[in-house]
Amino acid sequence: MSAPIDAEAVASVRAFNRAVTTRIGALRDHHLGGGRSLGASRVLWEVDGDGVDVRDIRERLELDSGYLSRLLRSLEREGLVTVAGSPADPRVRSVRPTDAGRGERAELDRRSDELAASLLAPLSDGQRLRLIDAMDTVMRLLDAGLVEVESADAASDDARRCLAAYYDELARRFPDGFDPGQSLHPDTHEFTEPTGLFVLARLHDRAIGCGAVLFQEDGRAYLKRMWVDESMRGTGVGRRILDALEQAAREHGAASAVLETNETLTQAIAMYRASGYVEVEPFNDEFYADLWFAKPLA
Amino acid sequence: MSAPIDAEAVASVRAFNRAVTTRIGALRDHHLGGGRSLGASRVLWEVDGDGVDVRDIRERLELDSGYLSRLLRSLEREGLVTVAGSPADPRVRSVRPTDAGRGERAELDRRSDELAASLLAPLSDGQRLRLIDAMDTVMRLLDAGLVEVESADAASDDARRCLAAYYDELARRFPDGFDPGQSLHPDTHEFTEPTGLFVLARLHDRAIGCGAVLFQEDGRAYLKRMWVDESMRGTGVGRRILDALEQAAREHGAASAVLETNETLTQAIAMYRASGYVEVEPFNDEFYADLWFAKPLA
DNA sequence: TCATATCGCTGACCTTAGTCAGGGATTCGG
DNA sequence: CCGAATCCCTGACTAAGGTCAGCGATATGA
Repeated sequence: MSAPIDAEAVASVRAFNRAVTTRIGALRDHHLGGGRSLGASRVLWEVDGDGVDVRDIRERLELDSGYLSRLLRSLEREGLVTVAGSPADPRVRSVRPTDAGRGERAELDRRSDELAASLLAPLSDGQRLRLIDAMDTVMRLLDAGLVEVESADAASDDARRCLAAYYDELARRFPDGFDPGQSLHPDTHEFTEPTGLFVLARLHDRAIGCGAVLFQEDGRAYLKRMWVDESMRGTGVGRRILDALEQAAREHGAASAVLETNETLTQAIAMYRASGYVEVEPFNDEFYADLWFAKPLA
Repeated sequence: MSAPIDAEAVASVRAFNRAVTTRIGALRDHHLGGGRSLGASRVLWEVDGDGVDVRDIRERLELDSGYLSRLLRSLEREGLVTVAGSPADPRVRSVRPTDAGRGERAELDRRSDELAASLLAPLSDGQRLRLIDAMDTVMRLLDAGLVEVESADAASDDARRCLAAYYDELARRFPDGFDPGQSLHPDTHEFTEPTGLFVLARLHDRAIGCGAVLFQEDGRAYLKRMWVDESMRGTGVGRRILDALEQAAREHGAASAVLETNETLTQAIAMYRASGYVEVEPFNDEFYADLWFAKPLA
């Protein structure tokens, strides 16, 4: 997967880091903030609408309890927030913005927009589109490097969310919709050891993809429920899920992997073919399948 | 040129800023430095080979005189640099790295490479190429917004450098080479008010493009010597130089702009056509021209 | 030669960012 | 109801980053 890294590529990345941190970083720190310290601004930013628990802020910004406490005091002194014990548990304290605090947040927002706009302003329409497209690619690929694929409980909340998103997407993409009840193996409890496996792809602790495999007694590993969040497609997450499932199948002594799919899922089909899957005769009567694939496992 | 800015575009840029400053910035600050403070590392980085004047470091890093002095003392205490009065003017002090200092710089370099490599490491070869390409696009377009086009003395050093680069490129691209002496108007003094104008495009005070115009008595403005540095092509700099020359021509009452070019300069020709230039009969006997263009000025 | 400017240094001072050890109030589990 | 845990706060402390006024040494221009 990862060949040795070209020195020229490293130099390009370094140039990018330098350019971006000076250009954007310098702007951000001095443009934003506006008199307030960066720490206080960051905290103010987290305090929205209906009140936020102090511990949530602490966790999100990874701040020391004492440090955060002091930042809150300074925001209180400025009249931007109020801190009060939560009604449910008075140990937990809840921070709410005052009207002035809401105004300051809006101002922060405005300045952030202004900064972004100042980068776009000198460009033509075509250049703006190209810039945004390239920024999107950079973000997605930087994220791609942080995705972790690992086995998980198919009944967990994260897994459920992924499967729901998967079914939802099938319902949207299939011409006649999708009903999980009509599909084979609709029950998730089969995807656990030793009969099967369920894997989740995570990015920043958010589940953004899943896949399952059933180790059949005939020596074939039956792959199901492969899905990747729209925002992360094209970054190799699907491939990594596939690899993880195949690896597990190998370890369980499976001689081949099989799967079926629907012809509307063109990206998935392309990935299967690129991974060495070849079309075979239908091996089951999955209601939603048009194509059946198999691949020998080394 | 710059239409009102789409709110969605602004949101994309903001997302990029956030993603990049957290992902790269966080890595940089804690990865780099390595025990030393960031400030001291930055200074050490500026101290190369043959000694650097303190005031140059101060200017490049925009540091306070007192602050820099203290950072230098701490580097001296660590045995990484020596500071001595410059022989020419003992008020000016010059900083040189010791052997240990050179070693530390190499170490800094290594860590910087490592950081860049760590972003590339988890990616496949294809993804790496895409990432680097997108990073390059982002850098170039961010830079494009900072380019300034302004009139300049055609005899200045910057102008000379641009023209030299221009001739050099023509010599490389034309099948039979290029000799400025054989070309019309090889003398630069004509490109000054009131008979003409010379403009330079600058990025971070570096000249990266030029263009000239001659206001002819027949009411035509004759454009010459348009060039943009290779690294900035495709970012609209050429178009801006063209606009500046045309605008000056209009202000001098010119009814049309004319220019000739060589068919090997395909990018330039495409830009002329896109700007409203149409091919006309040869209006001079420029030795190196294959194509003659004209455009009415509003 | 003398006033003026330049250059870097030092001392004094400030804010920001962050860490750590308690401590009071409260909840929770048994 | 007791002990343990939780939550936030305060006080004490440190390092980094940065600003400012003034000083001594030197150069430069009139």
